[in-house]
Parts: sequence; C-alpha cells; structure tokens
Amino acid sequence: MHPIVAIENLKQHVGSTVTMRGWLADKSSKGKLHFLKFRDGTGFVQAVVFKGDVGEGFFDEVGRLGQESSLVLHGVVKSDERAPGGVEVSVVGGEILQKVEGFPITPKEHGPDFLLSNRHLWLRSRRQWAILRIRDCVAKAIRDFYEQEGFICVDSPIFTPAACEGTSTLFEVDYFDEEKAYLTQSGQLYAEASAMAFGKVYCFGPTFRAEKSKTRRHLTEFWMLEPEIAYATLDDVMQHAEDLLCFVVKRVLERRRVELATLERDVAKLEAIVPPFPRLSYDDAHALIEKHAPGQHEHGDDFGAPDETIISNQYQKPVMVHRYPHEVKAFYMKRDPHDARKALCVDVLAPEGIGEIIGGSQREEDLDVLRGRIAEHKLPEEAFSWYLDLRRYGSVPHGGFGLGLERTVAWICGIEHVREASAYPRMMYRIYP
RNA sequence: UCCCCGAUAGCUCAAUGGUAGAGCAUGCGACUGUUAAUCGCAGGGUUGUAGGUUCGAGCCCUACUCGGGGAGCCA
Repeated sequence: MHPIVAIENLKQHVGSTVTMRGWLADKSSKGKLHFLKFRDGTGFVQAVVFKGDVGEGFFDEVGRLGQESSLVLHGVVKSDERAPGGVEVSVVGGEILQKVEGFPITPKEHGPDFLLSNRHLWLRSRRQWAILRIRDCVAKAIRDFYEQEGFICVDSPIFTPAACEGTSTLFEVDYFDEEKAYLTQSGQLYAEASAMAFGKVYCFGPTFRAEKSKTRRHLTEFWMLEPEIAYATLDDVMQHAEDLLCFVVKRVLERRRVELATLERDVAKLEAIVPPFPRLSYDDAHALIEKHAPGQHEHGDDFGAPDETIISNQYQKPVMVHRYPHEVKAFYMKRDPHDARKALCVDVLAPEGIGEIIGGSQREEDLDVLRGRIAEHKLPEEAFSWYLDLRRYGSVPHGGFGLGLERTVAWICGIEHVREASAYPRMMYRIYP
C-alpha cells in the first residue's frame, strides 16, 4: 500500500510512490504512452502511463477510458519542468472504478445554455474548479476578518413577514394557515437589532430578489454579507469597507495563486488593491461623468450602469461614491447634517466593469425622523414597529453595508458573469439543475 | 415590463429559395513526451414547435416556445 496523497500536496512527495484517487479529466495518447490529465478535486496533474511499466492489459484498458472515468492510480511523483504544476506522476498501476462514455462537457468550447443546463457536471471543469475555490477562500476570509475585528456573526432570518425596504419584488411563499411569508431580500434591519445587542455584528447568507433582471450582474438568489456597527458613522463604514476588501484580496493572493493562474487573471491588478481607495462625493462623480460623456447623466438621478462604468474606469481600485441625493436612496438612511438634500450613504464600485459590489449607509437613529421617512415612502408603519423599538430603547448612531459575494468573486476572478461565481446559480429563466 | 439577438449532428458553427456541410467530440487503426497532439478510416440529422407563401423553405412571412445580451432595479 502506498500513501494516499492529494494532488495539491504532491510536491511534498517527489521521489516516492503514492496513490491518487480521482477522475480522468482528459487524455491523449502517443504509441506506447498515455498522458492522463487526472483530477481529484484538490488539483490537476498529468499522469504518464508507459506500456512497459504497467503491462499490456492495464495499458489498453486505460487507453479505452473516456473523460470522467473514475479510477485510482499508483505512481512515482517526479518533479518535471515541463509539467504545469511542477510535478507529474509516472504510473505503475491502478484500479478502474467506472469506465465512462459520452461525458457531455468536452475540453472544447460550449455555449452558456448548454453549460448551465449541465451545471452539475460543468463544476468539474478546470475553470469552474478555480472560481469556486476562490469563492470559498473569499467567504472564509470574510469570516476570519470579522473574527479578527471582534465581530459576532448573528444571522438574520430568511423567512420574513414583509418587505425590508418596501421596494424590491419579493418571492412569496405559503406560511401555514392563510399566512404569507417572503424570502428575505436583505438581513439589514435584523442586523441593526443584532448590533444593538452585540455591538459589532455581521450576517452572511442567501438573499432573494424577484426582480426580472437579466444581466451578467444579477442572480435571483445570491449571498450577501451585511456588517452592522453600533456607534459607527459614514466615515467609519467607508473605512471598514476598505479594510475588508483589502483583507479579502490579500488573502486570495496568498492562498489561491494556482486558481488565479488557471483563470489567467492579471494578478498585478489585484496586487494594486491597497489603501486608500478613492472617495468621491455624488456631486464629484456627476462632474466626472459630465467630463467624459456630457449630458449622459442628469444631476439628481441615480447612476445607471454606463455611468458606473465611466466612474470606475478612471481608477485601478474600487471607488467609493458617497452622499447621493436622498430621493434615490432607502428610507432608513440618515440625511447629511451638512446638506439635507443628501443621504449619508456609500456605494463601492468595483474596477473592470462588475459594478456595485457594496451599498451601505449610516442609519437614521432618531425615532420621530424615521417615522416621518416611513410615512414619506408610504410604507406601513405597523410592519416596522419592532424596528422602531430600536430607536425607542437606547438608540445610537450606527451603520453598515451589504456586500454581494458573487459580484465580489466575479471581480476578483476577472470573470464576465456572476453566474459562474455561484455553484448552482438561480436566474430569472433558469432554476435547473 | 421594454429593446436587441439566437435556435441546423453530442458540442460550436456554416450552407444565393434548388442534393444538409465543416471542426471538435465518439469508435477503430498508427505513433515513447503529449499539453486544444498529429495522421488515416468510420458512424452520426424529423434544421425548436405550429401554420403560411412557393413548383420547391434550414433560408421568406405569422404566431408560439425556449434561451442569450441589455435597460430599469439593485449587491
């Protein structure tokens, strides 16, 4: 028996004979040689089978294996400069678990419809392997960052009795007798309650938007991180967002080099993600757009996707745009004491066209002002009675933001579409597999 | 909800209104260093659905279905 070694650890076993358990990713043959691209979930390695080393029976059997056949291989680990990972394995034997024919996803090009319909199998391909391992790394980095910063994870509920902001379209579900529940579109309001109990908190989980958005930036189900910090001002929130993004990018650069290389990501662009990030007021951002595309953006309106592109293209780092007109923002955002027309809010726009990855604000903490806002937005006050209690019992300044995980991963990976940043993306016209 | 585009072999695509094609994949064969290997041979089709125009429709027209991109909205 040889030790079972994961492909990602092969470098530590150069010269010894090991066992690998996995799947055949690809194969090419030349005479008495088979070159197997072998994967085990932790990585990919080339395994070379010489007819003279393994005997004719096993050699011929391996030669007939189709893509994604499952097998166990025994072989000698050799460092080899010709190999992409620095090592390859000379096979001395093995066992075939299943011979596969007709695996649908070949190493050639495919269209998005076909790939998404085969998402359960597409996950095995190199690129998806790299993206989802980076997603895992990002999620872990987020939790590590908050542990380091003294935050407590208090998750918000997924079933909610009503809209959080009263704007987005919600998914409705039956909730026992005659009652309706809605899938959450944001954990923020609950996070505010949690922050009053624990000081610094975050929630991190799935959220749902029933809007009929069909773009490369939208999913109907996505993961959102929402920190909420008692006694925080808008400046604190912006500083916190900058710290978080720098921590996450640095971590991915430390631990996911192979995956970034697989995606052919320009790591210089990620290495440039260091403090400080540019901070731009809404008015400055408007002026910037006016300079590059006169007349495109009307002052007072929210920024559209083309506007965001112009802004983010001016910088190599995420851009923080703050203090939007309050009319285009949510009811719970505090007004700027220096300019009542503005809200104390911030959007963080990622570089390279992915758009907004963070939206946050300082919250209105005054009971009467907040009740007025609810009335102005024509929202039912009853639905917010528990939320208003937070302003009745020990109200303090506070703030936080929401970070879209898939958009963040898409930006870090340098991929076009957020759907690849989710293992099983849910979109308007797609809920299979 | 609105705008644009698409649907032909397992996949990606081609085909002036006139016999439905290629590359890749698959199967068989050759080759001891491949990296999207190469070379030879072979199999593979109700052109998304329904109707219409026409001597004749993959192609033109109408409707529908499914999908893609974008707007709005947002992360």
